[in-house]
Amino acid sequence: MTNKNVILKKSFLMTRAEENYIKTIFHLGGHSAVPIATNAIAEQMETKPSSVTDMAKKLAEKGLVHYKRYQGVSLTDSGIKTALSIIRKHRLWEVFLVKKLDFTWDEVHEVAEQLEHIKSEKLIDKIDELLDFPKYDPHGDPIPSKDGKFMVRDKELLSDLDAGVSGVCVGVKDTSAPFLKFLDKNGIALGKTITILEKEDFDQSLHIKIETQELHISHQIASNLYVKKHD
Amino acid sequence: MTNKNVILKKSFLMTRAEENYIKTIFHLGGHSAVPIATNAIAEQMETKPSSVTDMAKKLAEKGLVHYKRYQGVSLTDSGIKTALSIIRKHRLWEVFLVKKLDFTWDEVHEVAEQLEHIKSEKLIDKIDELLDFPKYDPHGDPIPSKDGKFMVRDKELLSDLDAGVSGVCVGVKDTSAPFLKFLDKNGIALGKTITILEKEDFDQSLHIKIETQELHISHQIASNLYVKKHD
DNA sequence: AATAAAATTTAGACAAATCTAAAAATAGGT
DNA sequence: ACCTATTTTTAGATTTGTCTAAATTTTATT
Repeated sequence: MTNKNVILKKSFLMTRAEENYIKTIFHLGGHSAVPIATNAIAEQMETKPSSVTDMAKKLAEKGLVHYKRYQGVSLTDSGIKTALSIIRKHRLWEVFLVKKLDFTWDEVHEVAEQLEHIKSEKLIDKIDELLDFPKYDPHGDPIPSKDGKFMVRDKELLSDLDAGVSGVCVGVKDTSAPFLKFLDKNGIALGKTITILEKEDFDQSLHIKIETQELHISHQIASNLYVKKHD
Repeated sequence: MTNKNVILKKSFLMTRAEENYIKTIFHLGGHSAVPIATNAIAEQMETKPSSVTDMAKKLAEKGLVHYKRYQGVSLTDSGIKTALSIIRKHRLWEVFLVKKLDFTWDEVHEVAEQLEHIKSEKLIDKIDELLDFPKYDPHGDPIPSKDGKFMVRDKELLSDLDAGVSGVCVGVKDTSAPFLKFLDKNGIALGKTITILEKEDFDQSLHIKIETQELHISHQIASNLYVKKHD
């Protein structure tokens, strides 16, 4: 058996728990050289630091993470590949749920968390094909391709832009149901044009125009909306 | 909280292992009053009888099975409902894989075994709708409705019919990949008309006509094909 | 540089699901 | 009805993933 096959075999027999750790470490930035703290992982996963330590050892044994006692965790190349594969599945399933089954963007996360662990390469490739190879998920996040590459769209937080600037809404930072429902209620959606009419010095809140409608939004809202500026 | 909600809540937090036991017990006939032997369950699930005993106690505690020491296991009403819900999901996913993703009927079982455990009522109802509420899965097995009812089509094993009789192929008993691939190779598929031309006394093998083509099949093959006789 | 605070690891325990080996109950044959 | 063979259960161990509490290492502060 070749070395490559060993890695593939390993990734095939990963448990749900292992996959969730790998995914979380990736989202916390563990794909770079900077190691992620045990505590940070524990907090994100709503578990205890001691559990993270145990899992870090196991994942290190499997060659998925770099781990030195007291020094935190970062992903190996194999770990990054695994993380991207899980994220690819998660985001493709989200697109499927919205495009094919009429889920709203605040309903997809929970179900995709389950579907991302289904083991079948053919299944996810066929879903990809059915959806016509989408590049972004319903929250504007890029979908890694089969070989782990993905588009990084240049985008800025609405809260970082100045009055007068306008652009297209291309993503959300917070993907929680309450936030997404708030956006729906106020007519904010991906693809819509947003113009900053006025910026309030006192609390950083914004007067914006979204398509034809005018709206007042807090800094907190604006700092969770990604916009691509018009050229 | 009403009694009904308690049952629903319980079914929601069933583990994968519990669901697999319930499903197996149903398939072994545990929905009738006749209890299923520990050994039979163990053999079907490729596990040990002692493991079955442990799980039987747990499922009895949850009110899903009737269990008395040394007397085998049968499903309660709640257990039957649970089993039908799992089987519904399994078969709907099979239809989805074949109709929407071009899986062949020998490829669907393994993936559906995973998909059947996804927890989302909305998801499976939407899949049902997307498929236009199919009544049968790709192997001809009936799909229970949301409320647990399903069609029982009258059908007979090809091996039980006499020479001269003809009918439509409506199902397979064995759903293993090798058997299904054999059928594909020989042009046998659901919906095709089969006529028994001659029955060999010696080994019960059959000369059949399938649509326009003639074929010789063993008793073993014939005893795994369901046919609905022409009126 | 010493010490206090914070982060991390270890040690030991627990629940779920499984196993093996031994004990107990049932069923079958004469 | 008795004895044997089979089935089933119990008891105790194992693995995975988790926890708490205590010990250790790192970091921050003076």
